[in-house]
Amino acid sequence: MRLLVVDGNSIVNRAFYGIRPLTNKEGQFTHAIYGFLTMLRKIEKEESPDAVAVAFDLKAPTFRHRAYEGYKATRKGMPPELAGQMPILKELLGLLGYRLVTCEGYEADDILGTFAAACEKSGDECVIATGDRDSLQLVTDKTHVHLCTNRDDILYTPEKIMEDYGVTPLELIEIKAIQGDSSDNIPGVAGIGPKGAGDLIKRWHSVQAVYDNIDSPEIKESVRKKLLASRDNAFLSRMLGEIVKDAPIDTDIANYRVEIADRAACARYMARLELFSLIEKYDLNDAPLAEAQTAKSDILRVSDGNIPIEKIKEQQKVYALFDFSENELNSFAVSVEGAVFRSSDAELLKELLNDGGMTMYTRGVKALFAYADSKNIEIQNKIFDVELAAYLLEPSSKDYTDENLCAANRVELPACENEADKPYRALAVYDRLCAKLLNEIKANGQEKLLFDVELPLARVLAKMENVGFAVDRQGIADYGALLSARIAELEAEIYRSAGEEFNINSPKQLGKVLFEDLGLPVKKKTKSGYSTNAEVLESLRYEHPVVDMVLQYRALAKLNSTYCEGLLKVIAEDGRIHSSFNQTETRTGRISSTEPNLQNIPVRTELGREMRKFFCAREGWVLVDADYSQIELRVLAHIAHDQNMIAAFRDGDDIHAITASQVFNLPLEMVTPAMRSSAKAVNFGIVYGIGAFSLGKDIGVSTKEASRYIKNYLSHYSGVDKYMQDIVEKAKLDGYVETMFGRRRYLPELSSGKHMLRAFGERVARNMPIQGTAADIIKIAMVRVDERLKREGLRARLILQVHDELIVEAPQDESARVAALLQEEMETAVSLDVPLTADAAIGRTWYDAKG
DNA sequence: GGCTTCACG
DNA sequence: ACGTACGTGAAGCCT
Repeated sequence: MRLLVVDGNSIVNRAFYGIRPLTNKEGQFTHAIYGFLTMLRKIEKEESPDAVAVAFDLKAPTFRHRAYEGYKATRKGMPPELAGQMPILKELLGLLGYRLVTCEGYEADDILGTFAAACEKSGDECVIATGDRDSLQLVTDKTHVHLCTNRDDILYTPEKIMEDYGVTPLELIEIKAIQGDSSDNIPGVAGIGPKGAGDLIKRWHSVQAVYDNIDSPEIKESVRKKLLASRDNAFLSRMLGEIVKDAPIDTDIANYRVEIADRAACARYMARLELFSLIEKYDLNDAPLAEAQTAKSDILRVSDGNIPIEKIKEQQKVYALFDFSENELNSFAVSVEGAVFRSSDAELLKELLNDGGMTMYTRGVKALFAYADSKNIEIQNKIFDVELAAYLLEPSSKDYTDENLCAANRVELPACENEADKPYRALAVYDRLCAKLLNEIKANGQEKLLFDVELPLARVLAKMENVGFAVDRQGIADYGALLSARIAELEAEIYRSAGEEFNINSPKQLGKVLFEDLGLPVKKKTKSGYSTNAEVLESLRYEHPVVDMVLQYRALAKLNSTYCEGLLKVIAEDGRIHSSFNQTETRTGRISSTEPNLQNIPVRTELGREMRKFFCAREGWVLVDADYSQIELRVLAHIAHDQNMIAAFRDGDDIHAITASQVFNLPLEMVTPAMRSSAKAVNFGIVYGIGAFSLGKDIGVSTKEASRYIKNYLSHYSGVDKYMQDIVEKAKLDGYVETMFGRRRYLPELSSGKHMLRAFGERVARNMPIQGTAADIIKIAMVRVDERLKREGLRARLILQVHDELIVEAPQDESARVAALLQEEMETAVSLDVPLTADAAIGRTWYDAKG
């Protein structure tokens, strides 16, 4: 057997500095990746190994360490343009079937040495591929070093080393001990360089022998002096320079055979990096593209009518696209063996959905579920949705159109002769697109997230949209009229007080009036002028009476325009508001709500909270509202394994009060409400990735004071402290963070050269796993609540989710049962190291049902 | 269509 | 030296 051991860091450095910078269209640098794989491929061709191990150093300096040393030290370690390529390279190597080897406390060189020694012992051959000469000492008859240089590669055997250096490989250690190596911090003998060291070792063969013969006339007096002066360093260097050969790694060569598990995923990954020539080099053209032969250059033909329904029903996988508007079917199309059939026959569609024996691959399932729900059709088939899959693979994307997904996955869309066929253009290649997406979902370990969370959730969201939320139209209109009257009064007062008329809604005009005409002090500027936000105005309240009026005006105008007028516009004919719940919008896994946004209905001020009195249950029904108590902090306690925080939640303590007693170093009973409120802000800040400046601003203390709070906090919650450091470290290594359930977010910001962007990436790395896990949990709860309501034959329906809150509309007589069930499903949706608690309440209106 | 502001978790 | 907490959506102004 023949093992190739690659010195990963060394080769990647050669690649990075040896090739001109390359980026893909997203701006991701790719030249180190490209160079590495090109070199690796070439070496494999020349050495034809039976197995390959790729050794990497673990990232040497920790983030904290580097932060103290500043930007320069980071650059010295690894430029961000290279650091950003490392996780991608590693992931791609993994996809290509190479096994990566790292070892805590050992350098890549030690791993090379350990493999070489193991091969020696088992009688196998070993080739070390590296870009630097440190490992030449490992060369034996059985171990060769394939040195990659900027020109031709050199294969080092014992003979070649004798030819180049005039010594044996082991004697290279002795030379290095005298010569030293500044890059490895090996001191050597001061004043003696490669030439002198070489001469000494050629004559005496070892450091020990040199010193044993230190009085020999063959050693010149000047050299003797230097040797004697650095005697200790010489022997120390002798020890440091010898590569370790007993790193605790798996040295069973059989475990390093290279097999590509998923050729399509590799090709897809390379295509995303726009490294198309690598697809050639790794012979990956065939896998994804072989299937293309039929469709590739074909022109899409969509056939109307005569859908071969029996033939379709024989298929295990069916690819279909649907066009609905307002829960009515316009048309749908199904592809069979590359041919696309279109129909608008609702009965046919029903038959297809009811089949049950197939997996239906499609997109936009929420609309399909909504249609089925409105027509009382039970969808029996298993469903796959390209949009939801693509969202899990890349939640930061803004565009999940077929065009985009096909382009990103190197699936060529067929040409299309007429406009009407365009919506179904991608269908002919859906088999390939779906296979690629599904493969990657599997590779990421996101199958459960897709099939057990997102897809069932789409069904729940569809029903929520269909049901809608009843509102009191007249109530909203009356409230709007009331607001309008008061707004008009305020407007007049403002003009009088300011001494001129202007558009109060224009920050530009308002800024001119306040800061130029009235001469109020400027607190903050925006890109385009003076800032007039609430925080600034608040600080100017006692400077001029008009300021307070503007604040009031703003509050009322917001309520009136966004909420009263906005909501009145979207009340449907059934007297209810049917918001859209978007499942592929947020980068953390939360859902969002649009047209209208029902997730930001006012609650914090009494005036705004009034709005919630107009959100009500239908006649004879009530609203059941349940919300999680501090779900994000509980998630944090769990994922950070913080024993103090876990204990506090298990004891059912008031977490903010406990935190206050820690931060202010006071017994619990001495914590005042103000202290508790500050501690609450610290808890929030921690979840958001915290900065002393912003925390201080938030709770009105100096940055210094705020940073003391944070320090106290982290020293008490040491698990949280460790988590916050480790997660950033890990994110830099992996290139992404993930939730407990495998939802990912990639963080290219972390390898940015811009401090602001990088700092942002670090905060996101700390926050996303928390916010995202909480989002996963409530999604799981929603699916379970929906199933439970159905299973128990209740008429109650989930109608809204607001991130940590669920609202169910229930018939009066079901309300108590529903409240109990809602609470139970939310609390038991997942099992954490801390209890999850949810509080439920019942009321006629949202205002009444909220706590 | 970008910017500012402000509503929510 | 520099800017300052995570995630959203809607309205209104203005170029």
